[in-house]
Amino acid sequence: MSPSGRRAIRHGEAATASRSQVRPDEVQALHDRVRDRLAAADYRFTARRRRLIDLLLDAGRPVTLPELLEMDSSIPQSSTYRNLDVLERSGLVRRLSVGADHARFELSEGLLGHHHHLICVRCGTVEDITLDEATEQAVHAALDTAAAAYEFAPLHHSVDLHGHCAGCRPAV
Amino acid sequence: MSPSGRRAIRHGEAATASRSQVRPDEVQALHDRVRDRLAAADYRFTARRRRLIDLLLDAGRPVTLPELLEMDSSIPQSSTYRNLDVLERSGLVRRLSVGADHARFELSEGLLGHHHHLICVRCGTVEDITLDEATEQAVHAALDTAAAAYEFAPLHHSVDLHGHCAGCRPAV
DNA sequence: ATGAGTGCAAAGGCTTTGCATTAGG
DNA sequence: CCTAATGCAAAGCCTTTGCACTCAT
Repeated sequence: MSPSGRRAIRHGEAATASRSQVRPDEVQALHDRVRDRLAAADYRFTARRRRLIDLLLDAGRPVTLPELLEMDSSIPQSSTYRNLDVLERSGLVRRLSVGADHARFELSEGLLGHHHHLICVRCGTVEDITLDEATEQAVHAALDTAAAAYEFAPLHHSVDLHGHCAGCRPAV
Repeated sequence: MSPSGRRAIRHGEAATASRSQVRPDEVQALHDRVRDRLAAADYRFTARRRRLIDLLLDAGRPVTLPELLEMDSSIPQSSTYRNLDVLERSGLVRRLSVGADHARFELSEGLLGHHHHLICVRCGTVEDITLDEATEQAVHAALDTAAAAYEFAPLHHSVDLHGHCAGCRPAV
């Protein structure tokens, strides 16, 4: 079901997903796909962009620019924003607006596969989740019906659950 | 199903919903509810706040601050932002982050009832939609399952459809 | 070689805040 | 009366952009 027909990279079950859970040959395949997509848009696959892709893969969830800087203090802000923009234009990165101070960025669904988000209203952290196929179908059908009534041409949908993450729950 | 047990105000079918579609006695009831909620939070129901509520009701969909100023150029920016904040803290207004330059504001689900959004990726306009009850149940159940796996305490969910609105569709 | 990429610094733009004045309960 | 509310102006803060230098092809 991966949009490109290739297998999407899936992180582990744990909330602390890290790159070590993605096999080396998968990372290589990812880099190849990124290089191809960038080349198709007349962009170059530079060291900075490769590093950025790796950081996003490593994070395992949507992250802010300050979080990226925490992971690697050697990356400069403006170039990172600019590269995130390039990657977004190339369909490799998705920018999320979840109401927090900073925007969050993650690898696109073309790379990670279709998924949704758990959004903590207190700390702003976002986790990726997937829904069962039947629910996805039901949502898709219901949205198509609603869209038709407004002559709205759908591109993609999002389903978010807002609440408190494990670390922010009032009473444990 | 309205969170407060009272009937939620529903706009008409047309995309150009306006206040005229809400009966005068409903507006009165809305004002009373707003007054009560504000009083409960030790806030006053001032003329500015009443006007703001009316503008949001009039709009019939989530609007930006510039749009509010277009509707009534006499309202000052800073006070409006401050009042939107007060209304949000009181659970009367919801702020949406849809990635556009400006945040969008709408009356809360406690006042309008549970609904979702059609978001135009080109012009940023947002329309309210409702899904059938069966789909809502399916989404709710699937999200609860996903949340449990992350020890996530759910508050509410959102379902958005991103695409092109009638006015922004490439080919008509 | 030559245009894209980079990074520092500065500007942009939405939103928030300081403070003196006004008005609601 | 007395505190909340108001509104102008200024500041904050995330993000983008100008520009000179470097690197990839």
